[in-house]
Amino acid sequence: MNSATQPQASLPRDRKDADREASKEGSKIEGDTPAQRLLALLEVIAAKDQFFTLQGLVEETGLPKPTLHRMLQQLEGSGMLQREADNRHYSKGSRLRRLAENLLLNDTVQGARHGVLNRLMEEVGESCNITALSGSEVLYLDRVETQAPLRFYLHPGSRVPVHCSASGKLFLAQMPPAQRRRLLTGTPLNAMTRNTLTDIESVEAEIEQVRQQGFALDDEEFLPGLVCIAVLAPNPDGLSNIGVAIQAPVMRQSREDMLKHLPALERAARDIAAIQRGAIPSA
Amino acid sequence: MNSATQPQASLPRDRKDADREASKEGSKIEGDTPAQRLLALLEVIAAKDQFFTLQGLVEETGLPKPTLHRMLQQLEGSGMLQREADNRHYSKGSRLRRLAENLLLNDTVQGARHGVLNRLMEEVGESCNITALSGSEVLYLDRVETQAPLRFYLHPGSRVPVHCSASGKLFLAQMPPAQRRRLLTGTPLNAMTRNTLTDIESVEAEIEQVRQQGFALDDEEFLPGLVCIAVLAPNPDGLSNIGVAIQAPVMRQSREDMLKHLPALERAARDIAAIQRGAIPSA
DNA sequence: CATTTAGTTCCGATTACCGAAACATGTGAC
DNA sequence: GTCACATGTTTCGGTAATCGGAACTAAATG
Repeated sequence: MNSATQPQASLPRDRKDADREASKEGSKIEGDTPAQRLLALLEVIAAKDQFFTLQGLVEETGLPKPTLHRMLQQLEGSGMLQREADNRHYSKGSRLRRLAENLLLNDTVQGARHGVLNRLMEEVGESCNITALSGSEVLYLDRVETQAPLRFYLHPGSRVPVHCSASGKLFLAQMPPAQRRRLLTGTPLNAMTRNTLTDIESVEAEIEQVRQQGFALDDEEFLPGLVCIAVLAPNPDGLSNIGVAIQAPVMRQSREDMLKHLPALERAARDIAAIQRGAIPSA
Repeated sequence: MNSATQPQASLPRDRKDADREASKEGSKIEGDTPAQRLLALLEVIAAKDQFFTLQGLVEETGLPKPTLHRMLQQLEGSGMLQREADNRHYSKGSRLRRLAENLLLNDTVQGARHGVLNRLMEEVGESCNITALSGSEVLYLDRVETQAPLRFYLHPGSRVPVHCSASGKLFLAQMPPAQRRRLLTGTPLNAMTRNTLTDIESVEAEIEQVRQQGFALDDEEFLPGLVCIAVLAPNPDGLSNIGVAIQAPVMRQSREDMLKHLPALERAARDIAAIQRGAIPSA
């Protein structure tokens, strides 16, 4: 019946001097019902990586303070948000995180995604997976194993560190520097293998290269004998939190072999992006 | 289709008669406001990896059909859900997927904190947590469980009394006396175990010692068999309201064992303080 | 075509929301 | 201390959304 689908996309620009022009622009929160406005508020909050305050949201959204106060109270009361000790700064609560993870892990597009992975696996003959960043770890959303007898076993739902996985490097590469630094300072750069990058400088240098070339490699940095190549599922308006990767034993695929799979990998990534974005999930 | 009913727990702290749904299975949608109920519905939907129908949700949640119909209409109208061509089957919309992606992508604070906790846990081999003072209770901001089979299970987001937790004593110890007195007189000092300090004089004496030594112990004062050691995340200019703690079964870690973990604990507390500082905008 | 099942609309009673204004609580300046 | 200022919280009457039983429509089934 109604056809007005609100675009409602608001890109989180750098927050450096946002206090200044806050008075002019406002009211990103739209919706016909209170519940819809609350969801719109959640979208604003989802884009926040730092702590946020009531007043900050007032300036950003243009909503009246008591209204926003009531909304935040509801979200905190149900465990979706947490208040820091000073009672002024909010952050995302565990219930909200769990909700987001479940949303990505269980999805009807999973069937279609799985199909794309299957096709990619048959094309390149190696195990493939789809990943997302969750907190400071890479979460396996789905995975298809190669037919070859020699293979690495990794399950959907498992997690690997960011600094020694191809997908993780991609997620890091698209972050603003401050955000990346915050994540890396708290994350132990454990040496999983002989090749693991264990100091921030090396990781940053690697990430700079990843950003330039548009894909990432894992050259036995996580598990001995495992090489991996990954790209992001492209996202036209904003950052992507979906990665696609091919994994193989190094005895079967050299680093150069993996690079040859890049076109197929990128094609699969585009397909998955289209599915995530609402392409018909039939077939 | 399958009939796998996943128990999706949602516990927004029941306040009124809970005996109604105790007898009957079904209604998992709870909340004091319409918006909170809608979020609870989203949690049910998040667990679905297949298409779902109005009737299916009616049977699963126990909500009246017109109510659920209205909720789904709102979610569909804002692009959070989409309907198949038959107008009966729903699935997650691209806006909802996008929301979930961004929620997980912009969460480095939690991610970095969690990483520090993880490292501490691996170092000492016991469960660790981060706490904050929230009102007159101690709130668990995050927690990492030990690998050992014998462990106490405590959820992030749960709350414990101040007078019988190591973190709580630290928060009390740095308060101005008047404020502390006001808080302690306002909350009953319930005896949780045999060791719980239940009168203000004992608590004040304990707190004086905590202030002098710079850390706090909980010697089975909250749960029988649970010992705990905590320090504050240092704050150069003012009071700290973030605590870091190690918890262990007394049969595995004596009081003296816990003291040996103090250096590692203090190191983790410094790391968390650094993350915290970087995550507060303009302050 | 009768029957069942699912989705949709109606509508009065109820409830939550709304937001200007007032209040409360720091926090820093002097 | 006292003042000014910024932020968080409460109040409250008017408004708008919710609630859900009942009735209705649409489509599948026998």
